Amino acid sequence: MKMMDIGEVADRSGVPPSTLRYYEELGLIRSVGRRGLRRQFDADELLKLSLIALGRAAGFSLVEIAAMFGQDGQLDMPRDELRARADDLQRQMAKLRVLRDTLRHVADCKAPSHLECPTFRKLMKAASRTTEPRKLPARTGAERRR
Amino acid sequence: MKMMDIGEVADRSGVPPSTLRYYEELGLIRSVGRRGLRRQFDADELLKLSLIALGRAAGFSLVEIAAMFGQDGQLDMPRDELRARADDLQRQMAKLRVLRDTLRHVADCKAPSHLECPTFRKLMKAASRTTEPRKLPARTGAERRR
DNA sequence: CTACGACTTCAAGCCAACTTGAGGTCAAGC
DNA sequence: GCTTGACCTCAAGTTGGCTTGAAGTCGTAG
Repeated sequence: MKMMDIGEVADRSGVPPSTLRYYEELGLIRSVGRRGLRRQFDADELLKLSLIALGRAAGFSLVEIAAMFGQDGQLDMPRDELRARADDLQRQMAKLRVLRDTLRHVADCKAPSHLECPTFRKLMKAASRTTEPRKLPARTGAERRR
Repeated sequence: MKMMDIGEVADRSGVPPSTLRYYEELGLIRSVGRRGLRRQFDADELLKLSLIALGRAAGFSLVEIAAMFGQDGQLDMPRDELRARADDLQRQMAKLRVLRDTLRHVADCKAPSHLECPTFRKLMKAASRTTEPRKLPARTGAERRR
């Protein structure tokens, strides 16, 4: 099987060597051995790196991503947790959609002040629905939520 | 006009007071004055906080978000940049969609190993297309890209 | 009018995710 | 067989985004 030096992995994945070493340290990727000192990677790691990049883009932490791979290196989670994650992503997408629409609207809107524009306000209301956990009940303590 | 103490803003927005002060220091939000020592915020800031939360969720840094507001506090960017941002978000959404579909697929797939599953591989190929900037040409230097 | 608790400032601390630097090893081409 | 440059380790540094703590101020309910 064809093995790659870290530099080749870096070039093909766009991820710098320092980061690859760091990822290996965290257990996100694995080198299959050494040639002299040099780590050897096989091609599967490229796929894994795509998945990692994807996960990062989706806002997962490295530790969370690591948890999604079993020690065998395969994606491995209880099915219902996978589905729950997928649903999180769906919600995340809804936020992005709102922001995207807001930006597009602002780009096109003629109103002198956005605060006065009904479309803008509607978008912002949609925004608050998706963003604010709203823990209003019980306001009697000091600066809370820590 | 009805003004709010920082604690009320915190409760209504879900953003802790320490963070609100920090945001004000960065210029992301503004207090309109003081009552004694206490900052007074008006209701518009809640809207702005939604927008900020949205921007954060979309992966923008606080500095980038600050740059989207003019000093008047209104969303303010050249129209084409706004549209470019919106397009970034669109791409971002595509990534999320791929990841979501991948997770859902993994949750349902019967194949013993995902690497052998054609659907999985197809999703991963889609993933690489969206994630890898791929600066392959010219590999002749030391550990580059810094 | 006093006590309480919600606020204030400012400096320091913390975590994640990397990057940088110094000093060293090694494989391959000349 | 020597040089070169791509790799190695390990510790320390950096950035972004906040939080924490100490020490102090002040509005308001009782």
